[in-house]
Amino acid sequence: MNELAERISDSELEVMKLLWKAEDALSSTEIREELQKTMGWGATTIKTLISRLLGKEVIAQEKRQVFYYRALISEKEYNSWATGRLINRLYRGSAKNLIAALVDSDGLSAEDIEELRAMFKVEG
Amino acid sequence: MNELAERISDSELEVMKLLWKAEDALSSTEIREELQKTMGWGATTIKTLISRLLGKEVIAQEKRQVFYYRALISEKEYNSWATGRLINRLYRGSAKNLIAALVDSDGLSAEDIEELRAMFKVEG
DNA sequence: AAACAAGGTTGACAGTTGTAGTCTCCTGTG
DNA sequence: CACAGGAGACTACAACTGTCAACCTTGTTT
Repeated sequence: MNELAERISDSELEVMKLLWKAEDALSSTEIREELQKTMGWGATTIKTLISRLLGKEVIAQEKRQVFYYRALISEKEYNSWATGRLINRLYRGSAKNLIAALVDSDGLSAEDIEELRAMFKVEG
Repeated sequence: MNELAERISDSELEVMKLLWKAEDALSSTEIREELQKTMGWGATTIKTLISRLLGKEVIAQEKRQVFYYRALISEKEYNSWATGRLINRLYRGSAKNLIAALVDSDGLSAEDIEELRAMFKVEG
């Protein structure tokens, strides 16, 4: 993920999530309508977010009757970058430390633990 | 963690880390010297960060010859808050999803996996 | 007492973020 | 063809961040 792509703000992320959810590119109108409904944002706000994402080069536009937008980075890619950043910032670069903290802080249900144990069985 | 405490910026976090590492309160001088060395920041920069942290009410000062500072929130508390935020932002609120993504993206060494498996054995 | 050094306070400035108004241009409709 | 309504571009503005420089204050040194 390039430099510009790195920081996606909270609001911008909502736009990205929409694009990630869509299989295909979305028109500005589709994006606007959805986010006006779900986020309660003004139309201009949404346009601004789109511009900024274009500036950060994490989405691309293609001109049809109206502009259509699609994500240039995948959700997985971004999540992984952001998670790595957290791990570096707070867990001295160790994913294991993060997981240990999670296990330690009962953010996990019994079923979660069950499933995770299964996962580790397979992985290892 | 109160509202004000929530967002600690990257630079501010460096100050917090210092305070967390110290058992006791640190003097402004100690903080300044350390961060000048390790971060290469100017003295004013460090003072600004301290002021901002005071404003956010995540550290407190006590007057001796010189001000001494100590963290009002623990590292664990903050890490857990920040991690929860990431989980909500990116993993639909599920810590399990986060862990699964980590396992899936080989950020974990074989030893990590080993240790985690042991951890899950004990926990469950 | 005058001067100096170190700590503390204020102000600053550019870049990011949250949120939006306005102006302009295109397009479909009467 | 004139006009309304929406899409896109430009502008805005406050709060937060990353960095500091200048200035004030107070204890310490000649």
